[in-house]
Amino acid sequence: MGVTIRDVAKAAGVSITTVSRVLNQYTDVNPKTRQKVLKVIEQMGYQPNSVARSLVKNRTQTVGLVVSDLSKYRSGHHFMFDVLCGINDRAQELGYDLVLFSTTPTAQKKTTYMDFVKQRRVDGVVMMGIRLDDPYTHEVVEASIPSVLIDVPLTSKTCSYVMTDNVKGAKMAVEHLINLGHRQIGFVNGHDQAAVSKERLTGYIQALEGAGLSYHPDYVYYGNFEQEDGAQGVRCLKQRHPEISAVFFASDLMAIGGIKYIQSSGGQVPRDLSIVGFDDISLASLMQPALTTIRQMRYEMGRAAVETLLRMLENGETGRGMILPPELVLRETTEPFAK
Amino acid sequence: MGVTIRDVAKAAGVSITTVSRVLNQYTDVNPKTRQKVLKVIEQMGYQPNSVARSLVKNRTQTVGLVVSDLSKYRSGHHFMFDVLCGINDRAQELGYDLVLFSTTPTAQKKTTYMDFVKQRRVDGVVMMGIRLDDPYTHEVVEASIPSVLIDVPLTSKTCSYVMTDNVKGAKMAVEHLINLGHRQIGFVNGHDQAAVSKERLTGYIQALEGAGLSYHPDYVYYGNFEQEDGAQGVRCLKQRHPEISAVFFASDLMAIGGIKYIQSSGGQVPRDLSIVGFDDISLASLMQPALTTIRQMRYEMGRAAVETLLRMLENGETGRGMILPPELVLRETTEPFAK
DNA sequence: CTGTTAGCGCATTCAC
DNA sequence: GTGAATGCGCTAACAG
Repeated sequence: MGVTIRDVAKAAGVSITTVSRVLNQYTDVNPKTRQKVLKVIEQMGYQPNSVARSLVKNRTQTVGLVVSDLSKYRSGHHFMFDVLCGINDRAQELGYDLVLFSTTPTAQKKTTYMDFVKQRRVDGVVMMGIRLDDPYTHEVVEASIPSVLIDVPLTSKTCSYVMTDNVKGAKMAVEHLINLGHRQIGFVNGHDQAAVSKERLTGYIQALEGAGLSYHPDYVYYGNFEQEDGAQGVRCLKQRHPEISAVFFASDLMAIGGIKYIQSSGGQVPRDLSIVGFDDISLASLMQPALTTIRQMRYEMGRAAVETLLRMLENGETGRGMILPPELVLRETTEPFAK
Repeated sequence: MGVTIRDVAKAAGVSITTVSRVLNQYTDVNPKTRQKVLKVIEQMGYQPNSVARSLVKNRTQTVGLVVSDLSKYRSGHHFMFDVLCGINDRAQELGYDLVLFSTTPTAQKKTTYMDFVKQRRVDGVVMMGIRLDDPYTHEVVEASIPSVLIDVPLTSKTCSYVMTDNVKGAKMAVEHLINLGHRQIGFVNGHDQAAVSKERLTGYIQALEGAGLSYHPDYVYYGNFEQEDGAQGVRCLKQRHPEISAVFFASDLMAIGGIKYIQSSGGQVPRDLSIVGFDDISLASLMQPALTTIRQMRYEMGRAAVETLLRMLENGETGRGMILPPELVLRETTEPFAK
């Protein structure tokens, strides 16, 4: 079927070795020979078989993208898709292909993470959507193959991570609220098995304390990043603490849930509650009112992930963390506190 | 580094072939031998090297997902992500891995579509986001490797397609409007290099004619599926034909643009204009007012694509089209025509 | 039931 | 500069 290096060699009247040499940009080839070989390659439409090449070089020029249960977090596409684009673009620029692998937490799955890596022989892996308590996490960090974690701050010799400065992001959000005069500020956080949740809580507390306000653990609600959790969060918070005049949400989706809840119970945003989200998903600017939020540089996170991965892979650099800056995007869901 | 089949054979005191046999579920192996081999495999943590296997079998157990310019259509994630999930899930169930490949229309790209296929040796390909006038399209259809196109109704011996019944979907949308008493119905379509645009136009016309209404080509605006196109479309349509009381959009994103435009110019939906979208992206239900639209079964489209792909691949079936049913989702952007 | 042999397509010594 | 071997890890005849 396909034309092999042998066919090319024969047609060009040279040895396989020579063809291999021109293929791999070796310099010690007679210019005339090189031209001839190149022409034959062109004519025959020859493409080197990367499978064979991988076998002998023990490198596949592929990076695995491991996502924890892709389909379950269907709403996670707001975040993941952009990261994926960044990963894909940068990988392609650097000559690597991306192979997807979505793990299913349900243990019944046959192939585990390491199996995947060992079988597919991917050269490196970037992981996203995993939780701290995910069984894979440890496996990955300790593996000999380089890896990059998105939003999980763990490093090892072969493991790096990329994430937004969540402490700062949360702080920016809450300080914005404080600057508007709010004093009773609630926080609808994500689940506590996400590193980002811990960081955002830290930022929330820092902002409060920086302004001389005290931190009430009771002002914090833990959800699961989904829209319903936001609605639920506002309901609980407002019920127990009617004095709350503003709420910071650990995700735009939850913030939207919160807004919907207020609206459906006859209230208005920001009149009855000032709201700040996190992520700046496309929905944020389309909402009515448009959502004030903390933007994450998702596409850049993807690019950065591949960047550090290949640096470990090709330059033998050791694992490290990369922190990207957040940005406060002012829109319409916050207003000055009116006593 | 890795433990090979040879190591296992030696440790188990059998030949390589025997190990290979138990690996590949051959039955002609002595149960006791099999057990012994299995135990050694287990102990040594052996994983067959799929690269080597691919080389000899000339099959990689991977399917390529080719997306035309992934990053450019960042707003396309609403549609693509779900399809991708479907593809990924079904592929994994059937023992295939997914490798991503995003083409860039800018010809400066080195690797073309066929290069990718020949180099990576993917067993089959599903394509999405391509246009009829895309240079790749023809290449794919005629290729010897099986392929499935999403939303491009072309078939060949090795090429199938999967799409929603767009004629029917558009018809349902417009008939809904007609049933509400609307007679002057505009249509903001997608660009005309998308097969779905042609089909939706057909459905639009059929619905009108079915109700004895005449079709005015001037009531149709062509956009590019993006939000701004929707705004622009409504602006033009209303300006030239103020009598229009309802508009059908070929995508939710455009419909949202239309709604935004009406609202920003002091109008209200559906009071001043009844609107029906297409896709049912997550935004649709979150909008204010919530968008009435035609739902596409995106996840199922992905699954179906892999399904037919592997049927061609493994059973030698010939290319065919798969049409999935649309569904009218009634929400808040339409109301009876009030003269 | 099991082992021996011969490649799959390529990169890489090592000679010439 | 170039070519003849060797082997990457595995499957698939072909014998026994």
